[in-house]
Amino acid sequence: MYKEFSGYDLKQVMLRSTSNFFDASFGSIYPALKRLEAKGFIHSREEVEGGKYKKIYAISAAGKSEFMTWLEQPIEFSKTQQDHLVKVFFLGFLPQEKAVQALQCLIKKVEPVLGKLTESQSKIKAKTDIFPYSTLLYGIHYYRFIIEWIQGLIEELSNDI
Amino acid sequence: MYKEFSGYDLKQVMLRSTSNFFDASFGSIYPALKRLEAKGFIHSREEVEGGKYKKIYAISAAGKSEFMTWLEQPIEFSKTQQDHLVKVFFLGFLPQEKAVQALQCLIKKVEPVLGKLTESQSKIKAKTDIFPYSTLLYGIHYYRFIIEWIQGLIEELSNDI
DNA sequence: CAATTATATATCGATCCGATATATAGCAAA
DNA sequence: TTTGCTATATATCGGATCGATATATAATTG
Repeated sequence: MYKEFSGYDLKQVMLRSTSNFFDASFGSIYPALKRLEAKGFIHSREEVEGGKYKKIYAISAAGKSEFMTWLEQPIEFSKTQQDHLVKVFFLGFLPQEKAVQALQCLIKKVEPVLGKLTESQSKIKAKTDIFPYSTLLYGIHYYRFIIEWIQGLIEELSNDI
Repeated sequence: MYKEFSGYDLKQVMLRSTSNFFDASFGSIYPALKRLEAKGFIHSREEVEGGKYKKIYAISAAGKSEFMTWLEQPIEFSKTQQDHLVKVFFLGFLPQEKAVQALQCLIKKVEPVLGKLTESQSKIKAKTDIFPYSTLLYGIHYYRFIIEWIQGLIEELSNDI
């Protein structure tokens, strides 16, 4: 925020800070930057750094103002698509054995995501920004919750035989 | 599943059963049904019921087979966009007072969502399908977690003054 | 009897994702 | 050395989705 960045930089920053709960593809970043520039919220400067072409953006005064206006609006809340639950919903169509296997396999996919978050948590030094740190904690508890929920479901299936 | 349905019916069913974690707009349902029919996974029959035109779909043998193939694939897991965290991430740019207000306002928006889920849980009779019921429990714990997380954040902000 | 809500489908613009294309630079292995 | 891989960097395309809007009839409510 409030610094210079290219579309590529932006993606890297998101990867390191918000990818836990928010990410965007290049296919949406580059058009979005053009839209923002057309609206005057950011302005660009083209540069050739080490033979590599780069388009560097910076936020404008209008952009900062717009950001603050956006920030002061109530936090929107809408139900999030939890795609991993769709297949679980229909798991009754599979024999219990296969269903349990599928659930165990799902846990194995969630664990590394949780692992990376706990790792990045351990690397954090002092209490810097409480809000970004808080979103990290959210992620950790969220993925823990998912794993525990799946484990609970597996257990219940075993008891119900 | 395995019954007759119109696009409108489908939306109603999703609203009552999966909207907690998955929903689709009419703008995606109707084109999707056409795609599925073109692929032979469903077939349609047009009907005029009480003067109202209705296009009724039913799953085909090929569709059932495709569904089972899909179901037997590993459950995919990808990080979900949690849009409500985006603004929280930047809340440090607001004075603490306004940030706390925004968070309290967010809680007020999550509470009714949780309320509806707990209500529909209380209405459920016997243990019918464990998997759909399990996704309902997921939702209840998920929204409870969000509320508790926000409350924790508010508390921490009050202590840090 | 008028207004609103429910039933029912369709389409449009804006937007996003994933894949792909293009090009350069640096580094390591064969 | 040259081949290939990874990183840097941008752009575009097809397919899909959402939210809004349009259309039309039936049922319900005031």
